Amino acid sequence: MEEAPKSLNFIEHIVEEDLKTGFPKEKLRFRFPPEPNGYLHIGHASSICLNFGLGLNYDSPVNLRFDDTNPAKEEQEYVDAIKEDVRWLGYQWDKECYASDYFQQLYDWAIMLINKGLAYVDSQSSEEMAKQKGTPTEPGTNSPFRNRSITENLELFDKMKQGDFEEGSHVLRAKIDMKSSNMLMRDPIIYRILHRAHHRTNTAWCIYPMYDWAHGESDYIEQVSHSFCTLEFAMHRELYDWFLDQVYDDGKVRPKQREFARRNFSHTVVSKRKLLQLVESGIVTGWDDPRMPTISGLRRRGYTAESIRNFVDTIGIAKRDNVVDVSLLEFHVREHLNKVSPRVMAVLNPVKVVITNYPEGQVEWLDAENNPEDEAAGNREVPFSRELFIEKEDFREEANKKFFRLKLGGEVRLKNGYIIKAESCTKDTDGNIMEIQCTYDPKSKSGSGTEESLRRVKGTLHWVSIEHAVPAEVRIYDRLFLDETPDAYKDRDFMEFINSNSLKTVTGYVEPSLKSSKVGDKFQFQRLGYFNIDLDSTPENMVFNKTVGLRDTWAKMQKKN
RNA sequence: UGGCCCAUGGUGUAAUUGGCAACACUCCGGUUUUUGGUACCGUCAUUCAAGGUUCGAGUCCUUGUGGGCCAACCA
Repeated sequence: MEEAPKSLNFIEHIVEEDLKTGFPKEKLRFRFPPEPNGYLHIGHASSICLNFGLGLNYDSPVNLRFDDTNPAKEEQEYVDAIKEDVRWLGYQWDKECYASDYFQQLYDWAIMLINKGLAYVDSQSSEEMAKQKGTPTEPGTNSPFRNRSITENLELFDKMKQGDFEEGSHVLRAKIDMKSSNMLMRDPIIYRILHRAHHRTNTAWCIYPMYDWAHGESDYIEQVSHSFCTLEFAMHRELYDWFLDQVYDDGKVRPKQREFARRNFSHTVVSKRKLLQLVESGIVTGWDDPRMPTISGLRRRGYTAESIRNFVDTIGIAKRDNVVDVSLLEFHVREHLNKVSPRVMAVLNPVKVVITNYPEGQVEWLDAENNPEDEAAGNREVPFSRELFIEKEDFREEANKKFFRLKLGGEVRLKNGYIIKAESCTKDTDGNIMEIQCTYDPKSKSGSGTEESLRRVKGTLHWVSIEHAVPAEVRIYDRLFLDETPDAYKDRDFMEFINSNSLKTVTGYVEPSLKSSKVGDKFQFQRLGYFNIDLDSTPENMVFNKTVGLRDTWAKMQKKN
C-alpha cells in the first residue's frame, strides 16, 4: 500500500524549504498568539490548527502566548476562555506565555535603543503626530523632538515609567524614516503611557509596549522559528525585521514572520470587535450563544472538535481573499455526528394519532437500534401505545404519489413499530387537524419476521407515545445574518443584516430514554437532524439545541415546486 | 501621482516546483434504504486579459485589468 503524498499548503512548503536549506529540525518552534480581548472564533481555528498541526507534524513545541500589551481591553476571563477552547480543540501547548512576562526585557531593550540613538521621546499630541505622519502617497515630516539628546530621552523615558506624566503626554518612538513608503516605518510608537491596571502585572507598569515592539521580540525571546500571522500584518514584517536587527545575536534562532489570508465565512462575521458588538447589544446571549461563530458557541451548539479540525483541514491555508461557505462546515459536523450520535425519536410539531384498533391501556416496549452506522451502539426500548404524536408535516388528507408520508387511506411504517393506515381525521372549526384516526396491522411489527412485517411501504415516520413522551424546550437556530457577506459593504453597517428570526423556540416531545442524558450529549432526532443538550437544561426542563438538520431532499423538492 | 499582497469551476483548496488541471463541498440526475438520512454511481463546470521565454506555461518575465491591505498612543 503506498500512501498518496499529502499535498502541502504554502506555509508547510516554507517550513520544508527551510529544513532543506539547513535549518535544524529540532529548533523548529511555533506559537499561537491570541490577544485576550475576546473569545476565539472559527477563523482562529485555522491559525490554531496550522500552528499546532505543524507542531504535531514535526514534533516541535508550540507555545500559547497571550499578546497582552493593552490593559484597556484585555481581561482574565478571555484568557481562561481561550485556554479552554484550545484544549477542547484537542491541542496541548508547550509553554503558556504572556507578552507581559517580557515587559522588563522589552524595557531594557528600549533603553538600549535610546542609547544607540534609535529611539526618542516625542511630546506632541497624537493629532500633531498624525499630521506629520503623511499619507500613503505623501511622505511624513520629522517631529521637532526627533533630535533630543540621549540623556534627555533617557530622563524623560524614566519619568514616563515612574508615572510622572499623564496619559498621552509623551510616547517613545523608534527613529527610522519619516519618508518611508511603508507608513509603519515612519517612526512608529513603541511605548505609550497607560495608567491602567493590567490583568497580570497589575499596576507595576504605567508604560506599555505597542504590538510591533512586543510581538517580534517575544517571538525572539521564546526562540520561535516561524511566526505566522494574517495578511494585514504583511507591512509589519519590515518593522518586525528592523526591531529584530537591533537585538539579534548570532547563534540564536531568528524568527521568521510569514502571512496567510484570514478566513471569512458566509452569513456571519469574524472580527472580535463585531462579535463583541453582538454580545453587548444583546442580539445574542453571550460569546457562547449557539448562533455565534465562536469556538465556544459552536461547542455549545453541538459541533465536535473533530468536525472543526476536519473542516479547517479541508479549507486549507492560502493568501487570497475568500468566503468559505458554511455548508462545508455543516457537511463536516453531519459527517462526524452521523458516525457517533445515537438515534432517538422526537416530535417537534406534534399532531395526535389514535390507533383505534389498538387495545386501550396497552403498552409495548419496542426494540430500537441506536445507530445503524455503529453496531456496538446497541439497542434500546421505546414505548408504543394507542395514542401517539407524529409531525404535522407528515400527514396530509390528500396528496400525490410523491408524498411518501401519511394520507387518508394510505399506509406508512412507524419506525421500529407497526404499519398503520389513516382512516379519518377530525378538525377544529378553523379547519386545523386535531387528530388522525388510524388502524394498525398487529402482524406488521418491526423485526417480528412475519410476512406482514416484511411488507414494504414507501414511507417511514418517527413518532412518540404521548403518555410516555417527555416535553422539552427545543431551540432551533437559523443564520445570524441574512446577507452572505454582511460586513463586506462599504456603505452599510453589518448590523443592518441581522436575521431577527435566528432563534425559534418550540416545545417538542422526546422519547423517555432521553431523561437520563446529560449536558452536551448529542443525538440524532431521526428524520430531523442533530441535537444536543444545552447547558440551560435541567431534569425538570430539558433544553435541546439543534446543531444542524439532516440533508433534506424532500424540502428541496418542495422548494422547486 | 505611492507602497505591499493576491487572481485556478458556484465555493474552498491541489497540481511531484516548467510536463495529461485534480480533490472536497454545493448544484443536478440515479441506485440502495424500516431515517426523503447514510452509502454508492453519474452529470455540469476551472487556470483574469494580452504579449513574451520554452519542444512544452496554471506555474517564469512584461504590461494591463480586477480585488485586498497601508495614514489607533489597537492587535
